[in-house]
Amino acid sequence: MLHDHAEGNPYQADCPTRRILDRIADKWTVLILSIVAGQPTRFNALRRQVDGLSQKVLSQTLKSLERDGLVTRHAFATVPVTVEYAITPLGASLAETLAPLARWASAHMEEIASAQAAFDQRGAAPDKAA
Amino acid sequence: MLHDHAEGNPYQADCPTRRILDRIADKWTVLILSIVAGQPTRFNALRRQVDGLSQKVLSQTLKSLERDGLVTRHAFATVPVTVEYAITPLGASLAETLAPLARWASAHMEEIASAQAAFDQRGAAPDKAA
DNA sequence: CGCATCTAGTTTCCATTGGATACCCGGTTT
DNA sequence: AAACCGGGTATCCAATGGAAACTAGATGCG
Repeated sequence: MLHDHAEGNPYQADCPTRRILDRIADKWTVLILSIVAGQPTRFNALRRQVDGLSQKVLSQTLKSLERDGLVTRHAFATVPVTVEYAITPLGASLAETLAPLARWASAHMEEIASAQAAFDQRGAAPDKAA
Repeated sequence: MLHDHAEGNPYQADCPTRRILDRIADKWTVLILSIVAGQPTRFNALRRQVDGLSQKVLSQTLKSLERDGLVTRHAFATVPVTVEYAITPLGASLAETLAPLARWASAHMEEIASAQAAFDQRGAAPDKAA
């Protein structure tokens, strides 16, 4: 079970895979990437589509995604300058990897809800195991 | 493109899938779940294996995972009480879904690193698009 | 003319979160 | 009795996240 560091061991804080995990294990990344993977999208369009996403965090997240080479930023010198974010091949491959996650969440949300309900009913007397 | 809410639309803040996404899109969840999926693991064993994980956050995360029905907590009345966390079937199915993510990170870490390097070199003069 | 409006952000402020550290409890070894 | 395990909780402080205000260039509208 010992991973070789050269192939990336995310359990070590200094491993590159760990840094990548920190990046992509983020709800906004998942949501934004999956939208942009569908079609190039403008800043405010993203903001309107993703409920609860603030401008600040959207801006930060897009900047990170661009830096990581997952999306591209393209500014058009239109009337009020419009900026379009598009997926890169690298980003598309990540989006494909992430998609099953959304499907899993969708498929199992009721199971989780009932697990939570059961847990909460047990209150704080869950295990008196020998 | 309009998702029906009944089937879960994570773009809406109040959708159950969104809450699930918030939970599982977390680096600690990914790391812990993948360890526990391998074999039942004790509290301090987890802490030692996952570099940078504090007791507080481990405890919190495990509690959430247990509440969500993804792991089980089993306390043995041994010498100093030992507590073992094990994966549930639900957790195992999530772990399987998450595994490709770790593989993706491992496979693409160099691409990302070079994208970052390129971005940083461009400095702050990336796009003068017409 | 001048204010409102559109775009894409940045800045400010405050609440929540996360990490480090210390402590607790029961039991055991020395 | 003191130090030491295992599995936490409590506390303190720094970093993060969200809400909302502000910037800035250009255009429409009255």
